[in-house]
Amino acid sequence: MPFMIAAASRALPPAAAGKSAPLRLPDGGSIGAIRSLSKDQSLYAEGDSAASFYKVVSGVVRTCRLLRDGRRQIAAFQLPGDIFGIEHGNRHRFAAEAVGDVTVIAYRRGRLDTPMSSDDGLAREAMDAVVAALERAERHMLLLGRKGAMEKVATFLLDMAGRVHGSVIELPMSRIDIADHLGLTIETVSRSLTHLERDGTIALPATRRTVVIRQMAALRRLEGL
Amino acid sequence: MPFMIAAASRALPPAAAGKSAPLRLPDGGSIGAIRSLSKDQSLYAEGDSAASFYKVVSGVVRTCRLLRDGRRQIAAFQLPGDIFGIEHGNRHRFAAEAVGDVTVIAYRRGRLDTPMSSDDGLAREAMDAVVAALERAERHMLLLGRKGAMEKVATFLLDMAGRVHGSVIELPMSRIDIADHLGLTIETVSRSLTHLERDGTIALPATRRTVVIRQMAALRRLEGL
DNA sequence: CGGGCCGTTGACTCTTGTCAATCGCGGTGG
DNA sequence: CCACCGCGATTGACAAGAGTCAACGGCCCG
Repeated sequence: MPFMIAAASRALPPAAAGKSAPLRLPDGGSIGAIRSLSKDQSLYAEGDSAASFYKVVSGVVRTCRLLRDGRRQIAAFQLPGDIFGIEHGNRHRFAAEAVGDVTVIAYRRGRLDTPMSSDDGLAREAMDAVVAALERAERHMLLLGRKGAMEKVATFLLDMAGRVHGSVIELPMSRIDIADHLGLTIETVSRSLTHLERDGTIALPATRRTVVIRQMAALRRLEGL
Repeated sequence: MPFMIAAASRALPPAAAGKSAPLRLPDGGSIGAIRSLSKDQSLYAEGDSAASFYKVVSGVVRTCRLLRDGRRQIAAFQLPGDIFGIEHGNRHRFAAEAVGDVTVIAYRRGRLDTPMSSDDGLAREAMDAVVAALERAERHMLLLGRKGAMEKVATFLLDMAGRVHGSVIELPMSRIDIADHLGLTIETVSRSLTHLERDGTIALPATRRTVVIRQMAALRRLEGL
């Protein structure tokens, strides 16, 4: 029962425009191929062969799962630097789609599938990514199962602020994506944001995808923990 | 930024009664210590040093996280054979508690923390466990975020039936634990079960912890996917 | 300049949570 | 062996939070 682990570069190659160009790093090892996707294009679908895993270079990727009737849960948003798509079997159990225009590096499951060489400290990064993903997943389960709408939105804003390192957040995704990530409807997300704005906790400039955090402490109180 | 990986035995030692006895496997390698816990005893709490990870020998362990005000989310139930408690940092981010009486093996984070030797195929089992946990976590997020009460309970019963390999399920946990796993209240869990019983989908013998699945197909239809 | 899409807002519905009472298994002690 | 007791589970009545449906508004793009 093999699992997918392979080397991951720590040096981020410059974003390339090519559709799927082979990539060589300074050390000469051929380790990945650049792939560019445009908004809403799918990187892989549920059930696709999991021959590669990916690292985001620029843009945002959503990994999501669907119910028969179309209900959708976005497990996570993958931001630049994030690694995702590592699978246990040989099929992807999730779909991955571009939220906006995206560039990723595709790593072949490759030579590290069976032997995990110790000096190859590179497998380390992939393992790190899986453990980090599990950590986030566990936190997110608490949010989905036990938090109310306001708490969910507050947590989301704090999370995004943390990942962007600033209190002015340029949300890369639509309200639908946010709703499907938080287990809410777009209306409830919208109402929660409006409510936070009336509180003075955040500001919502005319440009609809921007959120400015005015009172970080108030958000943290709302977070629940 | 080290992560916790160490060897895991594939041969399951016999359950021991001792509180924390050193263990030696046939091959002579000292790999873990047996630990026994009684009902509701905690194996580790959120924030505890993560010097070990664990494998369930007998009984069931719940891994859970709390909100300030006491709301609780059980991320997963660990059944015999399951490995859990592998962390990215050196602190546990979750609490782990015995659902009933439990025996686990504790593995030291140990020698495999830094060098992940390839021939040591044992690290493999731990990696497998993390990827499997992530897979379950992702499925569970879909349940928590997008399924209704009946769908949640149906999914839970199918899951338990699958792990026990039978249509007669001896639930090892209380309604509260089920509710905190599914993001519901005990009342809603109870009502859902009663409703399924009236349907003829399941039977609920007088002994309160037993569920008999009568119509697997009906449950699958309810599952949503 | 016009149209479409995304987001907001409002009115109403409905699922699920809350509060409270009762049931009944399972364990204890007489 | 039987009666009692306590806790977990069930059931009911009601409240509340979030979803649904629908209309409107305003960016953004052609």
